Amino acid sequence: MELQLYFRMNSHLYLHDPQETATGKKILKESILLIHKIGLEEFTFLKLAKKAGITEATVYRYFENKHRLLSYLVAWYWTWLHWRIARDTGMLAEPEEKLRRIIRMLASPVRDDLSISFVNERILHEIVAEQGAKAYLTKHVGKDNRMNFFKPYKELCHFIGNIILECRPGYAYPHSLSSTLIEAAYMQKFYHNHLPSLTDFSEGSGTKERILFLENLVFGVLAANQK
Amino acid sequence: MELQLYFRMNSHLYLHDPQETATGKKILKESILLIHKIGLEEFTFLKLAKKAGITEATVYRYFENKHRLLSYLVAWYWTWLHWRIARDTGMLAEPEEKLRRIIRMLASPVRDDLSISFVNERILHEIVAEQGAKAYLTKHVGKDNRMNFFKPYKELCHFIGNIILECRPGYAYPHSLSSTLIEAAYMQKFYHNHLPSLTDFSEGSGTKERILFLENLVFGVLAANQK
DNA sequence: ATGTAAATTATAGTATTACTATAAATAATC
DNA sequence: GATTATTTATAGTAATACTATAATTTACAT
Repeated sequence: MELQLYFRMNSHLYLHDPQETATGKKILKESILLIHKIGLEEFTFLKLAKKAGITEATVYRYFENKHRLLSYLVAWYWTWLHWRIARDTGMLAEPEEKLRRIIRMLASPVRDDLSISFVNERILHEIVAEQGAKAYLTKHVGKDNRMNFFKPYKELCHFIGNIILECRPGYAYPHSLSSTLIEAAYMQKFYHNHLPSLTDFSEGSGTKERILFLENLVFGVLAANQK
Repeated sequence: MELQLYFRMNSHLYLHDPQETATGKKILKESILLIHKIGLEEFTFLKLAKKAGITEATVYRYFENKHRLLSYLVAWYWTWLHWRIARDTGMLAEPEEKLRRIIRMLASPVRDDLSISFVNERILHEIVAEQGAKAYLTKHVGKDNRMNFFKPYKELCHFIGNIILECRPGYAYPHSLSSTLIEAAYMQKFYHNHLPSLTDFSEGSGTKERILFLENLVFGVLAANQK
C-alpha cells in the first residue's frame, strides 16, 4: 500500500471533494501541470478537461471556476509547507535555529523526491511563487477571506510569527515581519528569474544568495530590536 | 493655462498615444476609475467604452488589450512616484533622511489635491497597490521586460538602492532590499485592509504603524551592516 | 443477480468576452 | 475645396465561462 498525503481542505473551496475520486485527483494533478505550463490567464477548464481525458462539465462539478481551483491549490500548498516546516523544526531547540531552517525552506526549490501524493509539489511550488498572489489580489478577497480560504497561509504566518516572538519577546511586528519574509522569499526568486536587476544575485540558481539576503534581513531586524 | 503633467511613455505600451487626444485621456481617466471599481478581471473594453461614451473599437485603437492598458497605467504610476520622490528628497542632505522620507511616501496614501493631470493619482495608487503585481505576474513577463515595460519600476528601485548604498557603502543587497521595501510597503497596506491578521497594525488607517514597521525593518538591516 | 437510487459524466446550448475587418465620418493639410 | 489621413462606428467571429438536462455508470440493498 502506497503512502498517500491527505489534507482535509476547506469544503467551500470545491463543489465536490477532488481528493475523493480518481477523476478529482486527475483534475488536481493535470491542472497543476497545465497552469504551470500556460499560466492562469490562458488556462481554461476546457483545455484542462481535454488534457485530463474528461469533459469540461466534469471539471465544473468539482470546482466552481478556475479561480476557486487556484485557491484550492494554493491553500493545499501552504498547508503542505506548514506541515513540512513544523515537522522539520520540531526537534530544533533554539528559535533562531528554527528561523534559520524556515528561511532555508522558504527560499529553496522543492525537491522532486518529496512527492508522495498525487500533487507535484515542485511544480505547485513554482505556481505559488509565480502566480499565487492572484489568489488574493481580487475584488472578492474579503468574501474569500470570510470563507477562510486563506487560513493555511495565515496559520503558517502565525507559526513563523510566534517563532520570531520567541527570538525577540516584545517585538512589535512579528506577523508583519513574518508575512514580509514569506513574500520576499518568493518575490526575490521571481525577480531573480525574470527581472534580475531588481535583485543583487548573480546568475545561476541564486538560492544561497537569497538565503543570505533573507537571513541578513530577518536577523538584522531582530538584532536591532534587542530583548 | 492649466498645468498639465506629461510623461513620455514607452511607445510599445500603446498602439496610439492616449496622452495626445482628448479621447485617449478619457480612456486613461475612465479606465482607472473602472478598474478600481470592478477589478481587472471584471473590467472589459466594452464596459470601459460605454462608461467613456465611446465605442469598443476606439479603445482597441489605443491599446492592444487590457493587460497592456494596465501595464501602461502601472508604468505611468511608477514614473510619477519616482518623479515625486526625486523632487521631495533632492534637497535633503543625509541619505538616512532621504530614506526616511521615501518610506513615508511609499507607505502613505496619496492626497487628492496633488492631482494635476488627467490621471486620478489617488485611485491609481490603490490600483497599483491592489492589482499592480498582475502587470508582471504573467507568462509573458520576459517578453514584456525585453520591451522595457518595467523600466520605471526598475529605475525607482535603483534610485532607492543607491540611497541605501549611500547609507551603507558595501552593503551587498541594495536592490533586493529596495524591491523588498517597495513591495512590503504596498503588501502590508493590502494585508492590513483585507487580511489584517497577517499584520500587527491596529484598526484605522494604520499609516503611522506601517511607517514605523518599515523604518524598523530597513534601519534595522542597515544597523546590522555597519560601515 | 436485479432493481432502484445516487453519483458521475456527456451533450448541447447561451451570453459574454476578446478580439478583427471594414465601412463611415471627421479632421487636417495643401 | 479636394485630397488624404485620422478617428470612430458597425458588424462580425472564435473562444470563454458558464448552465441545463440527458445519458451512463456505480453503489448497494434485497
